[in-house]
This record gives sequence, structure tokens and C-alpha cells, in this order.
Amino acid sequence: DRLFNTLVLSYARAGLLQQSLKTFHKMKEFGVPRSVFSYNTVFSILLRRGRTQMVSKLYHDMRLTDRITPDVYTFNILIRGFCLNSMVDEGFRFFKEMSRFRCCPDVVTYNTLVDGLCRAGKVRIAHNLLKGMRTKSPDLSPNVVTYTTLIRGYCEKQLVSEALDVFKEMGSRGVKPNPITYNTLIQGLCEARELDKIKEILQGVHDNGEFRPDTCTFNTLMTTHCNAGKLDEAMKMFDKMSELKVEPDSATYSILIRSLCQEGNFERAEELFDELEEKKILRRKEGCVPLVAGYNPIFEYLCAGGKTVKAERVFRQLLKRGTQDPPTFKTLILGHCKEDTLREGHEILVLMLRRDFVPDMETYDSLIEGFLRKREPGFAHNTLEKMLRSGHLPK
RNA sequence: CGCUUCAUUAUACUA
Repeated sequence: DRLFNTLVLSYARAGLLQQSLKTFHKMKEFGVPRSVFSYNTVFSILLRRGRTQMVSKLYHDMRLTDRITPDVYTFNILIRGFCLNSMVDEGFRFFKEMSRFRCCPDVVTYNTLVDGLCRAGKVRIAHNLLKGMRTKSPDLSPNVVTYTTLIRGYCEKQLVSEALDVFKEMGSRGVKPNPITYNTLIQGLCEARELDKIKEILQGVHDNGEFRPDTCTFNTLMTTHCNAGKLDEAMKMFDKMSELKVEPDSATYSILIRSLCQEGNFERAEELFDELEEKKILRRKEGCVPLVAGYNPIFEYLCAGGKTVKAERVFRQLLKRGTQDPPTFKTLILGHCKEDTLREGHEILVLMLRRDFVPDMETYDSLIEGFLRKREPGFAHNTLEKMLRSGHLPK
């Protein structure tokens, strides 16, 4: 059971959803009964991809076919999943259903609901829910996550002073803010253009050593500067990071590279891109999960300028850990076509198909035309067949 | 008991 769960999860994390589901369905064939764990795992995977209808179906299978009793985890996963897919009411339905299974909501349950309400823009209701938590039981007292969630809720509604009130309130109730709380607040203040307030707060916590700006803090501030067209300020912050020995991560580089590309400073962008590869930033486990799409501008520049090989090196690093983005595959494939390195392009096509992405007509056309031009009818034919399987009709 | 669940920063899509 455990082996299967790990497998199911790893496939999903690698972006191979079909493989992951296949594994889940094969459990029975191997004589391994599905457990709450396996259902929970698969629910969480599907909901992350927005497959709510499939989850509802499986939930029935779970109860009626396999006769498995859901646990708190199950409900937390379901509530979160439906809330995130803008079905907050459905989330509350599951919340009410918990009692039928003698299942007690925990802090995570409430936090999830608070989050769902905030994302739906119902901050006041969320705030009331938080107040209600205190009266229920000591185990259900709002914790740092609850408060941070609410702070973000207020910030998103541009209600900065309410956010600051919540921040003060948590302090007075003895809940210590953590780095995420500070970063949330800073993000909110950035959006409200209250940069002075940020300085004030950072100064205050710096003096008593409660919070040191981390990678995320810098990324937030650099993004704000970039969006305000102050790339030079952002670059200064980047220098300051190394001064303070705060490690940059993938987000740091994609922010700067992107802005440099937008300004047309491709040389500097490429330098940072090289640094990204040299420092093996993308191989590190710590830091954020790299976002492939964040590098699209530089990929486009490189692939248009005969440097597809360099782009592909980084792209392959990103494939291992990053979240996937179909258009990036296309950029690389077209780059290879342009450089007549068609087999490499074809390899990327295969990678794409393995991830269930559907290449578009233009992608197929360029490859097939390229193969014909280079007198490789075998490959051309092979690619054509893939195209038909993708549901494209040849012109 | 372990594997599954909650809050912060970077992309595009969508609006």
C-alpha cells in the first residue's frame, strides 16, 4: 500500500498524471486493497488539477464500493480542493458531512475554510469564523496560519489597515508571526504602495532580531520595483542579497531575467541565465519549485538566435523539478527546427506527449517539413502518425 | 507508527 502511494504521488509530481492514475487503478489487480491513504493521495492530486467531478465520483466509490471511512485528512483535502476550484459551498457541505462520520474538524480544517472564504472574497465571514474558533475548544485556537491567511485576505481586498489590525491582534494573543506572516504583510503593503510602512516594519523587527528578510522577501520587493519600471533598484536589491548572504532561488532569477528581456537587455539577461546554470540553482531542493513559464522570454530569445542547445540544457533541469508549461516545449522544438537539429526537436516532442500535452499544428508542421527537407522520410512519417493521434488533420 | 491535508514571492492563459 505504502509503495503504491509513493509511486502514485511521484508520478503526479513528475507531471505524469496518466501514469499516476493507472498505478492507482492497478492496485486491485495486484491484490492490494485501496486504503484511506491511497484515496487521500489521489484526491489531493486530482483536486490540484481541478478535476472535481472525477473526485466526486471516486468519493462515492470509496464509500459504496470499497466501504472505506473517510478521515480528517480526507475532508481537509476535499474541502480545500473544492474551495480552490471556487466551490466554497461544496466545501462547507463536506464540512457538515464530517459529523456523520464521527470526524472532528481540526485546526487545519478551519484554516482551510478560512482560506477558502478569503479567496472567495468573503473576508468578513472568514474573520467571524476565526473568532468562532476561539470559543470552540483550546485545540481549535487560531494559530499562526489562521492569522496569516486572514491577513492575506484583507490585503487582497486592499484593506491594509484591517490587515495590520489582525497582525497586531495576533501579537497581543501571544501568537508569534513567522517569516511567512511577514512576507504576506510585505506583499500586501507592496500592492498598496506603502513602501514606507515596509521600511518601518523591517526596521522594527531587524532591531529586535525577530525577522530577517529572506529570499522571498527580496523577491517580493524586486518584483515590485520591476513592475514600477525600476529595474536598477531591483538589481541593487540583488546585489544586497549576496551582501547579506541571502541565497537567490529560481524566482529571483526569473524575475530579473524577465525584466531584462522586457527592456531589451538580452546580454545581461543571458549572463544571469548562465549564472543560473553555473550555480545549479535549479538543482537545489530548497527554495521554490521552479516555474518553467517564468523563463519563456529568455527561451524565446535563445531559440530565435541559434542557441537552442543552451536553452535546452536549462529546460531539462527545469523538467525534472519544475511545473510544466506546454508553450515552452513548442519554443524549443521550433528552435531546433530552425537550427536543423530535428532529432533533438523530435525528442522534445516525445517528452511533451508523455506529459499529455497536445502539440499544435505549427509544431508538427515544422518538424515534418524539416524531416522531409533533410530526407528523413522515416521520421517524417513517424511524426505524421503522432500528429494524427493528437487529432490534427493534415492540410 | 510511517506515506496523504492548511498560509507568503516570480510565468502565461483566462477574465
